[in-house]
Order: sequence, then C-alpha cells, then structure tokens
Amino acid sequence: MPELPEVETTARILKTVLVGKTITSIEIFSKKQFPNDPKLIIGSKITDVDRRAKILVIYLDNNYLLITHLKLTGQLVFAGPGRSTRIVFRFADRSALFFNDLRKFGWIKILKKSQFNIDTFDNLGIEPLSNKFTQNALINIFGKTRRAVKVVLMDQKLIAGIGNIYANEALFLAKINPQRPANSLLEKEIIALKKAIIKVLKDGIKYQGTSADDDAYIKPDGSKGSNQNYLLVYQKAGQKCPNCQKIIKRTTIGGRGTFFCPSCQK
DNA sequence: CTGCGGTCCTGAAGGC
DNA sequence: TGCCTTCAGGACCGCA
Repeated sequence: MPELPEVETTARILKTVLVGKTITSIEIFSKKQFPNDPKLIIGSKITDVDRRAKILVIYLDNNYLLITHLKLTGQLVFAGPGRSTRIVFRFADRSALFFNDLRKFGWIKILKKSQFNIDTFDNLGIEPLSNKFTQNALINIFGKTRRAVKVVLMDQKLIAGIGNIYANEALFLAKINPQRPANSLLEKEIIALKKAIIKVLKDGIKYQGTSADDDAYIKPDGSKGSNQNYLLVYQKAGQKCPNCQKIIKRTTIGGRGTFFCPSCQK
C-alpha cells in the first residue's frame, strides 16, 4: 500500500516527467473517484509535483491544482490502460498518465489554489522527515493518550504519512510492543522510536518503496520498488525474528494486521 | 476520550 | 468444477 516513501518516490518521478506537459483530455471511468469537473483543468500545464503525508499534489498553471490519495491499491503509471484503470490524463505531447485502482478507494480532486495550504491541509499532522518532527513534539503527542502506540503512529492527524508497513517496521527497530499505551513510553523509548521512524522512511525512499507480494504499489514506469527485500517483520508471521530467532507473531490492533516479535518488543 | 464496528470495493483464498 | 463466504485495509463516521 502506498505510504509516505511510495508517494514520495512517485512524486519525484512524476515531477521529472510531467512538469511542462499540457493536459488535453481526461477520461473518467469511475466518477466517484474524480468528483470534480475536468473541464476546469483542460488546457492547463503542470508546473510542479509535491507530496504531503500520503497525498500527492500536482500544481497547474491556472487557478487549480490536483490532489490524489492512492489509498490501498492506487497507482499512477505511464503505460495503459489496464483492467483497473479508472482515470486517464492525456497530454499535448501524446503521452498519458493512468490512474489504476483495483479497490476504488483512491481519489483525485481538483482544488482551487486559494483554498489549499499544504501545511494546514486536512488537519494533517507532522511530516516525520521535516524539522518539526522533534523529540519534544513526540513526547507531546504520545503523552496525551493511552491509545496503542501503533494506532497513534498511524493517526494521520498526529504524524502524517506512516501506514501499516512502516509502523510495524519502526516499532520493531525501536523494540517497542505495538500494543503499548502511547503514554507509557519512556523518554528513551520515544527517542529510539523517532530514530527508527526516520530510518524506515528514509530507507523506504532510498529503495523506492515497498512492492510486497500482495501490494499494489509500483513506480510510474511499472517497475517495483525494492524495500520489500529489507522488511524485518511486516507479513512475516511464523518466520524467525532476525534479531532473536524466535517466531514473529501476527495480531490485530486498531483493526489492522500487526506483526511483531513478542520477545524483542516489550 | 476511547474502542468498536460498519462503510467503501474487489479479488484471492478457503470450505463444501 | 463451482458456488458461497470470509477477509484485507486507509480514512471516516456513528455509536456506546
């Protein structure tokens, strides 16, 4: 599933390819996933591509911009269409961008630039790779709630961009049990967790995202990322912990599959 | 405040 | 072989 590293990878690639292109037509096969009037942006030129949390932002040279959330199975790719193609953008140079989404949870919206502020949009929380992601900020966030630390990590209104894969991996690296109440974390554990979050996200970007077996994420050119080769616990229930060799367990926290080593993560 | 369950959606997997 | 049920999951919403 596309999380911060996957959306960041996609945004960086799209930026190098799409900037300067003029949108000549938009084909919509799933209206609910593109609820606005495409005429608003026909003829506009793409000026920049950026990311906020798991949201990709495409800036245009008129009064509008596009934002898209890939959710579970969304893809933005250059080749197509395919069986799950829901929206197609065609450009003046005859190239195209295909929005594929098997489960149809993702969306693309047109917003007025005057109504969009990338920092305050949708009450999203701190970007974990920004300088606002400080030890004090985390102490503040975790100290306020007794919810499970994993649920807090994935709460987009608090910390923005972490999904199930990277939450599992970060908690393993920090040796913290995902079920722990957030406000039970010691300061040294918060420091370790902060470091772990930054490491798993930066590695995720370095390896251009996680394309797990049942994962829909691929890069715009259709190729896979390679971070799945470096995962330590995600989807590894029944396998040996790379740290202590005991068996990795799967449980459900906040309704989501959670992978951890009961021996290492206390 | 918190946890839980339902909603959206589709294909894979399991049961018989 | 084939039908039917169950499940996964990001974000959001209503309920207790």
